[in-house]
Amino acid sequence: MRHADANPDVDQLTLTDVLAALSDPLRVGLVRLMADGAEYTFGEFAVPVAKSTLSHHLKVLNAAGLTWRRDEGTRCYLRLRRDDLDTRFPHLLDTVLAAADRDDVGSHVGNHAGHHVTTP
Amino acid sequence: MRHADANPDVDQLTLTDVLAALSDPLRVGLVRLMADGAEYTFGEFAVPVAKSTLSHHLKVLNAAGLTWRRDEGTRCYLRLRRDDLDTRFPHLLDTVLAAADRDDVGSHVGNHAGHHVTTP
DNA sequence: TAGGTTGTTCGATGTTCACCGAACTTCGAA
DNA sequence: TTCGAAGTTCGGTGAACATCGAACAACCTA
Repeated sequence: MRHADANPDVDQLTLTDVLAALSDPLRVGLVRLMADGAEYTFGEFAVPVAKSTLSHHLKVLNAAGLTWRRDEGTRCYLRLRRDDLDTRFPHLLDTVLAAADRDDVGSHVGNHAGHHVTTP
Repeated sequence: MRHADANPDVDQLTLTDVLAALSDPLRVGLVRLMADGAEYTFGEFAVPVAKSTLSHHLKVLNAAGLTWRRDEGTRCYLRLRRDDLDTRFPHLLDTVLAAADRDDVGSHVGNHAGHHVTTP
């Protein structure tokens, strides 16, 4: 629930905010993981930073409109806002993801096993 | 001449550096101006910042590989590295420019009249 | 050669950012 | 109801950034 300014409207998104959010390798790694369309929770991201830092990065991604978050009980589910991004900035996400894949940007972000990987 | 680290190699460019360079509205405005493929010098950019600040922003763009610079006498000519960018990060520049045009990002950057506007 | 033009560099300032550990809130489960 | 798990928030730190004015170097031109 926390975080009243979560999930900004599509028309509030700005290009420079999106690009700034994607200018950090760790955040690109997070986005690449979420690119499968599945929902992820905090603990499913295997990142080499403290959990407060991860919380910060996920907040940046959400504020820029890159993720959709849904809180359920004590945990929140995150998912890429691919359709909204595509509407607002056509092809941008695909193009960045393709380049990130080619260069393996943010490969230090992994997926913790034992959690759901299926697209709901 | 100054600036030994100018015009980095294509294979040295990183995605996150390019995105970081494009995460500033003023720099996006500069890139949009140069999108016509012409060469620009310092004084042709009508920007609302001090010339030292403009120098800084143009250095950031060059360091990220977005521009090609050629020094001639007392002035330097800048041009978009469109082909190199397209090779390294296919469609990225076009996609960002299209989004920037739609949103009119960096419109506070103008073109000083009286200078060359023709593609050489 | 004396000036003006062009662009860089140098502090200096205030802001933002990435990062951490620790304290805190919420909630589900035992 | 007590405990642990999931995230958030807070204070703090060092680095990076945007910005300015002023001083500087390089060059062309009158």
